Amino acid sequence: MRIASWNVNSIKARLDAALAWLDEGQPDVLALQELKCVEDAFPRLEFEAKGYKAVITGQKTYNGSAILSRLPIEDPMVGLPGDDSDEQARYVEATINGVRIASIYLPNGNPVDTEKFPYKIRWMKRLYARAAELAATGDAVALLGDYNVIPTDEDCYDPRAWDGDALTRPESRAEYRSILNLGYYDAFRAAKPNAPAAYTFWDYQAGAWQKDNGIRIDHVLLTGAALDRMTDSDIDRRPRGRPKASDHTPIWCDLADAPPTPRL
DNA sequence: ATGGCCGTTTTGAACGGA
Repeated sequence: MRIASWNVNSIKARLDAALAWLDEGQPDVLALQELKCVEDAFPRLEFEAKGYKAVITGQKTYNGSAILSRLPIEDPMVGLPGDDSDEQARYVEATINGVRIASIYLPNGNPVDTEKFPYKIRWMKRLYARAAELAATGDAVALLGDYNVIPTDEDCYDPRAWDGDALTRPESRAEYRSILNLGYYDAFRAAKPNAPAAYTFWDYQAGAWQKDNGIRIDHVLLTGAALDRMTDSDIDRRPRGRPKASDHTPIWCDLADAPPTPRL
């Protein structure tokens, strides 16, 4: 089973690109972020024509998160628990082929001297709580999405340029690490431990793509039970180089069917 | 990484993104 994640920066603007990548990348599951539309405006029929059903949370203009799947979807859940007053559409979850999967659009948090940064940190603490519940099941769990966190300096073309930014702030990195410390693994790093700098986002401005001035902020986090099934993970740079591209590019991992139960 | 973009919206200047 191939599962993937892509921040499309408006599903309306990126519909053709998303449909093309389903053919090209052949994901069984694709987590989408930054839909920038309400649920009713999501192009369900176009994806259903390709055999994908969707779990969606949307809002006007901003945010939005979805899971597309060509395998049956069980127990969908919309919204990150922990704050009923939070109206931002950033989280959906569902079970597919025995794997609990989340599509995450974590708040950016800039500028850090505004309410946006504490909101990001609070949101990350809520994600930690949910990640802990899911890890405690012992099941295969995959938390995919745009984390808006550059985990280490190796994940950035020029760490000095991002010093003080919400994506590299120690508080953001600490919250991210606290999720790893629950027993989650960075799928890309696990599959490609010796890979040189690899990015998932390049700004539209200042020729960032042409200069490979990128950052790695889209992540697939797997519990041990899921990692045991992983056979590969990579970043597909191709969509970023095309006309009318999203500023993010897809990341994916492959999970084999569940291994047999070990016997003593 | 800020000169340079892009998508959205009470359609045209402002906001959010990272």
